[in-house]
Amino acid sequence: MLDKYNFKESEPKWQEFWQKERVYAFDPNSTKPIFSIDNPPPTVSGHIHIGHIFSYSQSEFIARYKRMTGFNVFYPFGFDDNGLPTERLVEKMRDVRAHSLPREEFRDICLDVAKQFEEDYKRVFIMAGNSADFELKYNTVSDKVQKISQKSFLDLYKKGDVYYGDKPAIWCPECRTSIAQAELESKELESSFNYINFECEELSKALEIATTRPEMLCACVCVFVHPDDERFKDFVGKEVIVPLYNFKVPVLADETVEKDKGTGAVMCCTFGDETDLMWQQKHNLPIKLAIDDGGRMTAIAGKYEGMKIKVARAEIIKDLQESGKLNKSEQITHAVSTHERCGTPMELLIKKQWFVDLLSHKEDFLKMGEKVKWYPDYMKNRYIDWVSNVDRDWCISRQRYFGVPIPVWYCRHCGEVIVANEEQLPVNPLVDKPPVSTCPKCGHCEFEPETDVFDTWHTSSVTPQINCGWGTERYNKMMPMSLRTNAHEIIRTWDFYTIVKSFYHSNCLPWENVMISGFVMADKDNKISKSKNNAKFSPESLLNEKSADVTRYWSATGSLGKDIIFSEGEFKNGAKLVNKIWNASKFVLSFLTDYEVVEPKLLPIDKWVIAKFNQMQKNFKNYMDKYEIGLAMAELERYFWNFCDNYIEIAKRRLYNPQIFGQDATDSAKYACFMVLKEMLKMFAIYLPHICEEIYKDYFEKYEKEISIHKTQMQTINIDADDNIIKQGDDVVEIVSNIRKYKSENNLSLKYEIENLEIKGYPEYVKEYDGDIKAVGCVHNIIYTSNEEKEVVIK
RNA sequence: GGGAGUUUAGCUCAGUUGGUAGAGCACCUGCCUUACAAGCAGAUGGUCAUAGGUUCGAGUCCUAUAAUUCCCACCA
Repeated sequence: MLDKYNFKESEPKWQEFWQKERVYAFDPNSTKPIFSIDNPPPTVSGHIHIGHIFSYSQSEFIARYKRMTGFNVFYPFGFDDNGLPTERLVEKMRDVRAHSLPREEFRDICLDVAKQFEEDYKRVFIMAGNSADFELKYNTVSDKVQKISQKSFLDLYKKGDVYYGDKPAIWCPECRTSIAQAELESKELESSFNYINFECEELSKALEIATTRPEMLCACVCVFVHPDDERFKDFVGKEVIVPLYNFKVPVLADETVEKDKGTGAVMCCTFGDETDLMWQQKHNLPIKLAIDDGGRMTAIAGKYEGMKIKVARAEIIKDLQESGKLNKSEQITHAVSTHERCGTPMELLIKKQWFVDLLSHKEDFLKMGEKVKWYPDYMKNRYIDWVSNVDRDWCISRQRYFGVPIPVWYCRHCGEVIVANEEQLPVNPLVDKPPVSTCPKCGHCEFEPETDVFDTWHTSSVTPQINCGWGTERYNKMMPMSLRTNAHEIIRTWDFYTIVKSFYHSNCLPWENVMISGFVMADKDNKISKSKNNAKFSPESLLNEKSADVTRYWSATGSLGKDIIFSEGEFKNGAKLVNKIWNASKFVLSFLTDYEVVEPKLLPIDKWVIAKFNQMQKNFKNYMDKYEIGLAMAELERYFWNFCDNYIEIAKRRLYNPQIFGQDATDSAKYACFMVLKEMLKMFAIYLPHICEEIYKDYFEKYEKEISIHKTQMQTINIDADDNIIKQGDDVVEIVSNIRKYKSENNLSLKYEIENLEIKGYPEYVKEYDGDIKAVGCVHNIIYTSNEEKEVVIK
């Protein structure tokens, strides 16, 4: 029989059991309806933090709930191990730079590191009781996934939704690669606003401009003023001299110039920022590139060539000052778009890149966002907001190493693009040959392989295609998937790009529902982050010290979509709950040895506890169906404490003393205890899978005939009772509570015996509960009187 | 500047369609009660951010304001 519960022994034992018995495996032959979850593949970028445990637990609760309510749950687990995040991890860990190693060598190191981390990730997720089916595991760098990623590209290419373009792309000089709009993060940075004179010979006066990027002077192609700006009217159409470089540029008018900003005159350099880009296109200006792909000044910068941007800027400011062209320099902080991975300000560089067309189909993407059900629903606004603001196509080529190769060659002679055949996939153009021996356009036979790889999102945006087996029969059966789960910061990337891909590939939603989780905060104002080093616990220490069940409990205390503050108090509550479940089960089951399940004639209070259970379960399911895992648990927890404090207290008198209360009364209590505890444990098993399994295996397995509680189905308990039973039982609890109150207020022990009790004003039916009231209140005689205000009087 | 979330007890948060303000923690008072003292029974504690409005009735609906967090825009 149940002795002491020791989670340190119990949790690893059951984790091993579940894996060995494949308790969470998807059954491809089942006739049950499928519930499929597009589970986020964690990025292999370092160690897991408690935010992972938090958000993966939240979505995992849903998998367990669906499994126990009649669904064949498809819950795969993936690892996003290709791409920049993994490269950065490797560079840091092994102290190497990707571009200074042979490509294959670097790739091998990456594979090695990724493998090591994946093992570690998997171990920790299993430690946390995660119920994903690890046999449905995928790695984004695997051949199988590369094939799908490349197929996705071919499909887009065939349909004309991807194009190869020679246009300015967002560039990270630190990572030496192009990046996408979605990977930018606005950051407040210190800078200086420099007021510089551009002399105009014709007018014999100077035009003063203001700039934060004086190092771009060499790339200046013109100066803009507002057409209505009286101050500069005579400059328009004239030429001015760029200081230090002494070449002339025209002064042009454009109504997008803000008169109040700086001096009202602005130099346009190609490309200092997005506005320059817009002007260049609008006015068809020449292009002068001052910055190279490593973030150093190019030859046009003259004596500053080879300097890093920041160094060149400081030097130029000094030189401008010395030459008397700098009127003033103000210290400012301004918002700068930086690469979210490394914090480096972005540059705009012209390089041939592959782009996925986003701008032509924004309306469709918005419509699809409307069709998806978002939980919580306001998260839809983030999606809509982002899609509405997208103003660039999606650049998917990366000048990096550890990623899915772009399956393309170029004709050395005419530049014609040769894409791979689908049969060839996965393909690496650096190693493999193109599908044609001569260029279909010019007939030449030499080809240049593409060296770029895909943006990681290009691959992770096809997780539904990966999960559902794109191209197989299963794909059509399973698409759209039931549920996507992720935290709110990747709505604009993962969710958006996945919708884009599903639109282009299959013109359908990738999934019907999206469940969005929040972040874990260290306190009210600070996110838990590695850089701040403010996580009190690592996931492992938490799981080891507090137990997986308690950590999961904590994950369920937040409400959906909201950030949660790490609070040790919630861990304490979780530990109390686990302890209480153990004690209550141990106690109840001690009366149920060799229990034979026969529905007896139930006493009213036993009907009450069952009816209350059914009512609670209905509420629980309502919340779960809305993905409100926290509110659902609160409902269950509240019922459980009421079950212990009120029901068990009443029932135990009968359980102990069949000789006093009669065998029928004892059997009635036994039945209610058995059924309610069994069904309650199933529900708790969603949150606290280990302790519930422990109790189940020890006792309930022989009744349920499933090898694990996690394979059982949640049930309502049939009883023959009218709706009034709940009201009646609640009245009885109220009476008992009054008796307890009397004893407490008079500093009496609860077992103090009351000779006479008068119950006034309660309906007739309370008399049916007479025996239980007497027993739990230690009352000898009860007098019932009606026609008065409700009152319980101790005499 | 645009959008969204939040604001309820000292703390952390519930409060579904409007109908007498809830839980846990903390604090306080009792109680060794044939499961559990990591327990049990009680008590205290709130102008539901502010100001208007709709309504017989508003924490809940509407309008405005404030504080705070997040997303987007702002990069000359």
